[in-house]
Amino acid sequence: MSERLPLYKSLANSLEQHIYNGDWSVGSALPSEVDLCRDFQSSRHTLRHALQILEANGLIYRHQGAPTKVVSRKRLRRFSQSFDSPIDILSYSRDTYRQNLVEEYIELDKSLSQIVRAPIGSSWYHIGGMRKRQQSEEIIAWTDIYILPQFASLTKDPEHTQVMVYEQIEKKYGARIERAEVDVYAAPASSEIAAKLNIKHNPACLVIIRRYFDDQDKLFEVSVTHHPENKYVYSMEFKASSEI
Amino acid sequence: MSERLPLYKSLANSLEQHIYNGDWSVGSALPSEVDLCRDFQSSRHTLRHALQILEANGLIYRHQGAPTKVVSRKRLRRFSQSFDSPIDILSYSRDTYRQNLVEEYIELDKSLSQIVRAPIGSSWYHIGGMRKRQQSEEIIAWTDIYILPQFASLTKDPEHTQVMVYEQIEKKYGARIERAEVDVYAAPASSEIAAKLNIKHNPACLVIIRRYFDDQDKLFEVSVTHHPENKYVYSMEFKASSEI
DNA sequence: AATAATTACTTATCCGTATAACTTGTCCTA
DNA sequence: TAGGACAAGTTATACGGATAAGTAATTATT
Repeated sequence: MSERLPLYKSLANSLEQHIYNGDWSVGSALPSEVDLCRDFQSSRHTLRHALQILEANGLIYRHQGAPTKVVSRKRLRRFSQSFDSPIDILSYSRDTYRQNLVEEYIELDKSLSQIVRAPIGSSWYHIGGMRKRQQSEEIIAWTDIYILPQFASLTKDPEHTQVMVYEQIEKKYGARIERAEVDVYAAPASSEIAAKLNIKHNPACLVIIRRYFDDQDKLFEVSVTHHPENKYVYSMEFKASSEI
Repeated sequence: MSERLPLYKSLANSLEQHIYNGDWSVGSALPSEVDLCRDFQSSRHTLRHALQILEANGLIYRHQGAPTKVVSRKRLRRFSQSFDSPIDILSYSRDTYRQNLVEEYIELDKSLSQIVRAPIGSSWYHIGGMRKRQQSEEIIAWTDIYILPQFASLTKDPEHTQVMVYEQIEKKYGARIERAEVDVYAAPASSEIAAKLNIKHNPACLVIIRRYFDDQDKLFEVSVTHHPENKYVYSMEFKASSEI
């Protein structure tokens, strides 16, 4: 239990304590590395290792040439996805597939533009279909996918229904997801969707909207999924990331 | 555009390429650091900096005393929360508060044990209450919180209703969230909950279950929240994280 | 007064070296 | 055969030093 901490860790703790105490106030600059080495009796390597930890924890901001700034008094913890392939939070398990029922070029009307969060009248390619479980043919969800018109041809790909659309766009067109927004809420299904999902008595749904942005922060795909009640659980796991 | 990469980055790229090519296959061990230094003509510092990047990207696993192992051929992208305080994904905005209506010691019955994912008959302290918006008094949700009995006293704290329960446990008892599970689904509200939420005609809810684990991976809090339809949107943003 | 050049300072990169701590396989022993 | 002691090999920690690159304030110039 009382194992000795390595110097760089104990140094990181000391520095963190000083920041927490307000010895270096938020917004102000830390003493230079050379000064800190002298004050804390350590080599610059060890000190920088400690500073790296503080930076990873969001306490300080470092940039070449400029003094290190105190950003926050308290450590912020980063919680991140911990799946093997963390992007899985955005997708479905592999034992499902999508059955396309609608494919069309559209221009966004007012209500759609709010959902997609793109201008009214902008052009998109719309794919509508059901997601089913591979074996049981159980209907899990109705999905509306909106992609930029230039990606329309990907529905021709034979493996199209098996693979997530954003993966196809990444693969075929070299785009790359840099950012994704996910909204989740409960809402009644519209009568059309209720009909397609084959539900009548209770049209409540879990609605998941995913918006994918590329490295230019340009929106290139939006998917809107309606899950009937009790058909689907959206599970996530978060882990506090280590200090490097 | 053609700016020169620092040695440790270009070295990281080289190593990544070798792994990708299969020169060192997944599961096998990398050459030792000394050997790599010789082969790639770099100092051990620089090499280790490169290896650190590869480790952060999930390509290799390093552990003192043991050879470095290749874990994956391809870089895995980490998508992580990008809020100012990333833990916010687990919580609510500050302009809401909780009004406790029930406080009791309980032992889990069968259905509760499935929700909490703890053994039947185990002891918990149950807090039931509504979450309201600060100004409008609008009811956002019904929340059931289950915490370990030894934390029961925290409801005595005057700021209890304003602060998230897990924060209070962390603050007062020194526990620390190391991991959290979040399940989201749509389900009908039970008649009791519907009554408390003051909804009748349509009992569909967005249900969010959060399970908090400490650094011993011991479950210490579970919260079950029922949001009436259209009252709440669970929003997330994911960003592809950089390589350190 | 505004702009350009200079300079002092700070962090980033990179090398070398030494010791500690840990892992793993080998060999010895009971 | 099982278990412990040992040795070789590996990564982790830590020191020191030197140069490069970027920032920001100062000084010089127009």
